[in-house]
Amino acid sequence: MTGLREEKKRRTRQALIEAALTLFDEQGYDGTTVAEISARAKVSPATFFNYFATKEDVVFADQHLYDEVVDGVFAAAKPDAQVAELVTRTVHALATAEAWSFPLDHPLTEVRTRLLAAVPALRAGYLLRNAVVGDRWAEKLYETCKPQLDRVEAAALTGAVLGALEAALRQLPDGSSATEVVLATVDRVVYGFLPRKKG
Amino acid sequence: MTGLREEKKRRTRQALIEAALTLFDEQGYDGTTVAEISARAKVSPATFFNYFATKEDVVFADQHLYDEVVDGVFAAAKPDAQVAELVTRTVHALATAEAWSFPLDHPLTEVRTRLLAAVPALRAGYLLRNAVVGDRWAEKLYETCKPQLDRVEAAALTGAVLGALEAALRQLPDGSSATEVVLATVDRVVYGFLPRKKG
DNA sequence: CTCCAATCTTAGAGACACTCTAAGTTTAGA
DNA sequence: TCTAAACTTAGAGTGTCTCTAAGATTGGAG
Repeated sequence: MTGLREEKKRRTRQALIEAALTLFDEQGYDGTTVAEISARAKVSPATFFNYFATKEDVVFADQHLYDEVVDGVFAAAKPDAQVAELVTRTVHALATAEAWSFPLDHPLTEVRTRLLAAVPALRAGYLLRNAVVGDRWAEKLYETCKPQLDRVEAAALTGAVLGALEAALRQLPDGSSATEVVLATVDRVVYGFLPRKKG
Repeated sequence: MTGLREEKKRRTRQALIEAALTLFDEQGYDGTTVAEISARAKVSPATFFNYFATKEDVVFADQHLYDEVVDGVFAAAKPDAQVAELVTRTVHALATAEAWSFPLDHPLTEVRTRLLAAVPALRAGYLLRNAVVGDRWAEKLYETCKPQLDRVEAAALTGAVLGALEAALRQLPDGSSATEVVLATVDRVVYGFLPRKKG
């Protein structure tokens, strides 16, 4: 059944990710070639591209799982769910899923975070994947909460939440709690950064 | 003394942008080579890279002017300016500056918009440039309004505004007013998508 | 007008990401 | 053990982008 084949593939994939991140950390992203990565993982360059469509993709290895996380939240949602609750729930699910090939305290997780912030091409890739998840999220939110918002509002809301989180977490001072910043940021986006003036 | 030299450069640059967008429209972005673009503009491929660092850059020709737009808004701001006013002013300035090599009703402007939405690599480039402008905007906003918000809040706010606008304008139904959507979206981000519950 | 110097353009060589095809190897299951 | 499918690989080729050195054009000084 779940044979030796699957296991071997899993290990090759993991080896490629580890090799890539280690080398990116040591030599920089641009300073590392796919040939070097595959050599370190003991496979041919052609094999690298069997596992990852682009050199960039190895940094976003499990990103596609975020789609499933969003789908999961809305599949479990009651039909009369409120917007605020669904938004909070989705953010929480995305944040805790942390669909990534390493545990949160793994050293390479920190390397990856550093790379995403430092290498423009990778930040762009991150933003794009974020935006695509946002598109899907907006669609689900609209379908689930039709009477409460229209399509444009749903897109604006999800775009605002993701945009705010990316920017806020980038500014996160060392030692402060990411969880707290996430919660406060979502709250501000949903309910406003400033009190509405009366009138 | 704005000599013949400057003028010639300006025309070469413009020719490259027009050639690129026309070909992208006809053959697709990936289906067009730099060799084809430069051939149509009657220069060598090497010259293309004298004007634009990457093939992608030709689509974002005047993007760097957005920085100056942001700087301009904050240079003109009174020291006691309010957050909401500065945000609105900046969005307005960015929207109307529309720092682009063609007038708004030029056919290639529409081509460019279509490309940005359709080609993932270009959407990623757009999001990155947006985010970088957002970083600068957040910094200025924080410096100008220190008592009113901290660094993380400023970043979250600008990130939210830009993220919301990108997502909302993507969903814009044909024939509806972009200006109205922009204004409504900014208002929602600043003052909240939902009314705050009492308590 | 002529020549010099700075600037701009270009050819050419080369690195690297990525694609495709065809061939070789390994594994699952009969 | 044999076969079919899945996986890996070499090799050739395309296109972006870099770098260097050489050729062309222009602005200014004599």
